[in-house]
Amino acid sequence: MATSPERFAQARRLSRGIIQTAERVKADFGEIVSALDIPPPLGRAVLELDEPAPMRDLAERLGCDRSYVTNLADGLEERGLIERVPGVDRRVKLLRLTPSGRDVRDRITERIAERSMVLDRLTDEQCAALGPLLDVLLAGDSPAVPTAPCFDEPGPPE
Amino acid sequence: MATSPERFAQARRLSRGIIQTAERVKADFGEIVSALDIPPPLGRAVLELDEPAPMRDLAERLGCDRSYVTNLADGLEERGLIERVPGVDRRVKLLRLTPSGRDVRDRITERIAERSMVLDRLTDEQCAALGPLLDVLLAGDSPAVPTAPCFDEPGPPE
DNA sequence: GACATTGCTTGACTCGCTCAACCATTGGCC
DNA sequence: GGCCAATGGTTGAGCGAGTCAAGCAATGTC
Repeated sequence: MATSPERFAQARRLSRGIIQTAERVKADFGEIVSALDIPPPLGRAVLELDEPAPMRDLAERLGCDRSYVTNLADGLEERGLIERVPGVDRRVKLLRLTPSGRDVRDRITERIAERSMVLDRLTDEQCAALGPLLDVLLAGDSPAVPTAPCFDEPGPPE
Repeated sequence: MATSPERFAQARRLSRGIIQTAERVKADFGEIVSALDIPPPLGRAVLELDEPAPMRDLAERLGCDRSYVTNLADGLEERGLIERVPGVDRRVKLLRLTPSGRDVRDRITERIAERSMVLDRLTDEQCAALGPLLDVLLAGDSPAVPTAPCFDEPGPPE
């Protein structure tokens, strides 16, 4: 209902704002890690490896395919940032940061803290306001669409 | 300064939230246009073509390379959604929605208005709160963000 | 009339990622 | 103990979304 032009315009404006902000955040991160000579996806991975984790876990955390984690791990290994250590279950390989990897991780977090766009621009109150809004937007991450009988849902059958 | 762990954790939390939200918004849009059998980039383009525009302009609005607009235009033309009409300056080609293109555009806007995640989940006050926050985050010059044209629409709504 | 400029196109390529097929190990079960 | 399905990781092919460099056509400028 209320398919009013204003309503649409507002949805569009906000959606754009969100997307553009995200793109800035990503670009920010990209700059930071690129300065360390690390492609962004590898940087993301490093931040997830505070402690050794099975590749499967990493895939889950990054929300990507396992085969891609193999890829990431190769890249990280080439750069000497991680090593694959066998788990108890010998199918499993744990990715563990090397000293150099920990160093990189620390540099990244340091620089984010220093020059993160979010921290730079938002006051504490604004941060406090933004958090809950995002929570609302992300709440119930199930792809089940609540009240939209319009068209076929992509609902991936589990 | 203030390189405290909490501060970093907060930056990370918010950044993630923003990125995830953006990804959901994108996915939302992707679903909507995919249901119309249109790849997302083409859908984006259609929404920019309320009135015929030179390809160059479109490139600017989409924040992408001109050669890519050629690509998009090809796709849109194949689907019969636009036609290239020569401009006064005969180097220029204007992209103009066909009737079928206008139809698609209307369907998209309609569905966004119906089931946009943003509108679905946020109350009016929350929308009102979110807007300014995004403005703050996006305010100022974008030093190194290539794909972020200005946030505001050049033309006010008609 | 020559020349730089502007607009679009083309083709090759990169990046981030998925998908399908595969091998190795493991655990359940008879 | 032996079979078999399930799980973890790897490989290779491929796709979507773009960029970049080079080129052609029309234009503006001197």
